[in-house]
Amino acid sequence: MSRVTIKDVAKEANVSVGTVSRVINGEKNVSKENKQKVLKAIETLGYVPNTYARGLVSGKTNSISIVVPMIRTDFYDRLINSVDCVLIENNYESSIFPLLSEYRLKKFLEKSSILYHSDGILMSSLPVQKLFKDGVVPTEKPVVLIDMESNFYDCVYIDNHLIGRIAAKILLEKTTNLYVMTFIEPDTIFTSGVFKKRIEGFEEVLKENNLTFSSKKVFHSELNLHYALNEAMSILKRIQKFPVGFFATTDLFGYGLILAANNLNLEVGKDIFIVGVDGQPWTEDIGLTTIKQPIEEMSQLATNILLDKMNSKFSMSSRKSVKFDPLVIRRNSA
Amino acid sequence: MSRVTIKDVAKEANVSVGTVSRVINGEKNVSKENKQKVLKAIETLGYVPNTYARGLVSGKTNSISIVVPMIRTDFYDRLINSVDCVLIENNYESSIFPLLSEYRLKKFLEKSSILYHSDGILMSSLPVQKLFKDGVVPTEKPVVLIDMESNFYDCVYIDNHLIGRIAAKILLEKTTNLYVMTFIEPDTIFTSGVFKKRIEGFEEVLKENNLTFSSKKVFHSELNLHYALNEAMSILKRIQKFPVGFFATTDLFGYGLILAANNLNLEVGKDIFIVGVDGQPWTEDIGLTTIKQPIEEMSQLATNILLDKMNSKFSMSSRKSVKFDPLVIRRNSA
DNA sequence: CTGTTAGCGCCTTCAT
DNA sequence: ATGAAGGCGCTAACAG
Repeated sequence: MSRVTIKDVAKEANVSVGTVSRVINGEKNVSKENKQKVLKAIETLGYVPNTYARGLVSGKTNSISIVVPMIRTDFYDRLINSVDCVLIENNYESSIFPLLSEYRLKKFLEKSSILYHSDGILMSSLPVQKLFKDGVVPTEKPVVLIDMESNFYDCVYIDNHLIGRIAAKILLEKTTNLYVMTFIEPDTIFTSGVFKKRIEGFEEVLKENNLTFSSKKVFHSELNLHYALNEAMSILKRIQKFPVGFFATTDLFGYGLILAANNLNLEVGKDIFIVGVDGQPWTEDIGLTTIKQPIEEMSQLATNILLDKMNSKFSMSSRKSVKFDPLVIRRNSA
Repeated sequence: MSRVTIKDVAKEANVSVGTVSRVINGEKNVSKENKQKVLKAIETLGYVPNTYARGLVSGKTNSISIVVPMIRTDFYDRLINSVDCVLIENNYESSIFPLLSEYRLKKFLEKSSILYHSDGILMSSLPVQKLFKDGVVPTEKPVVLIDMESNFYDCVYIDNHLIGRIAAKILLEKTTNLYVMTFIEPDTIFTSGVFKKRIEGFEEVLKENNLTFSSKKVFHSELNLHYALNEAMSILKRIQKFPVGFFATTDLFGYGLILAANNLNLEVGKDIFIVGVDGQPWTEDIGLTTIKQPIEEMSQLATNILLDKMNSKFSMSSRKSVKFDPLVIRRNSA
């Protein structure tokens, strides 16, 4: 523990603790002279405000919590970095809480979790309704959701249904011989169901075009390239009719398909058309047409909304629900 | 803010705040009768202890901070999960702090960072000497290092030099035509230099065997499979002499090499031998011989050491420095 | 075993 | 503009 307190600083500077407190908190009702003295005292004593004491009385920590389902994908990496950029400008810090296990979830269900010891909570890609009792995060602090729709909390998200629709439209320009490669989310309370929504949108467009589409045309893979490549090989080998179009519900699967196609001497953009999702930077290298989620913009907006909420003394600010549009990046795969 | 305090509970249960406090903190000097009353009152009132008040007086938060360089690799994923397992048993929580940017580092240099608002700090793969002024983490809380040697802090690490040596010995059983595929850490204060050490160990053995080894035989890649695969393809295409042996300083690169080899119709375990590092679970699927870091064991031990430190009232417990041995897992790639 | 009480370090009126 | 004083909610020491 830091032994030097506001009292010591006051003594050193020959002022009262009240004055020191005012200086620390950047109030203006302090004479320049005294301000200098206090600043100097703080410097020489190496004083650091005690956050607990501060939190006890004011309830502020100048930090927010970021809750994500996992932390080892490009998506969350970019998200966290974007959030941090906004926090920097506002002199905030962030702690990260990946919802890695049931145990962690159990902790997060309790009001006393350190998750809620910050000034606000940013939650990404998590099905709040399923996760929390009555769909309510157990805290009075402001909560903003990213990549998830909600009728109760502020949220910034993208229409995954629309992503599927767009993918279908792009592919239909090329062929009606269509397949899907996706990830089957295990149906636990952790899953948000985005992949499902993408496929629903996709099928919807096919139906609108009077095309039949059976579940036999939906293949699945795990979320790693190794698996995706294997699966893509096996799928492509079985396909009889070309050209063929693939909706890859995430770029990774598009990658697998391209690798497999190369391997089987299928020409991408001619024998096989592929549309991925996420707009990962490396899709450019492999020429994958992709539907980008503007993660950076979404994250930044969500952070700003959260900061606003936190700093508006009146909690009457209305709920914001911002839907972003997917961004189509066309390359030679479709 | 939770409006109900310990006082309210005391009133509701017809006991004193002292008794309530004892119940909350699991002390045994409480009659069963009173304990029940208090528990019931807590239940009906929905009381939640205020952490700031608690922290103010006792300095405890029942949480630790985990600091890692980044969060999107298998390594840190496993590390964090292992730490969590130990925390579960001890009713602790963890916050995660990835050192993603210079800005974050700047924050972490200040004593007031939320990083230090926990009861202890677990730091992984970070060059404390370079990062912090005088090599000292700005906190009085206990600090334990994982995957990093130190003369000052408790640490649990593995001999990366030895990993390189082992890899060389395995490969030399097969061929003397050796290459390295590694990650070139930018030489910033963030980098720990583990890759470099692995290569040094590798070269050392070659020298001991009177084999020349030039830096031309060291190829590098970024830490993602896409890049690794591309690089592996380009390397393998240029190689004239087979069989060839590759030291992949992390499993990911071994994966890239295997994929590339398959693609180029090279037989792994015959035309090309590969040794990876880390012992990732998926190496089994792809038949990659790997040198495992016992991440789980290391993480768990480090956590236990930290918990010990935190709970020993006397800070005189001696510094512990534990070196783990790498574990060789042989498969058909070498 | 239980109640009482003195702070922990800080912010915030309230006088001055 | 400044100082004095009263808590914030809790733990821990002490007295019973």
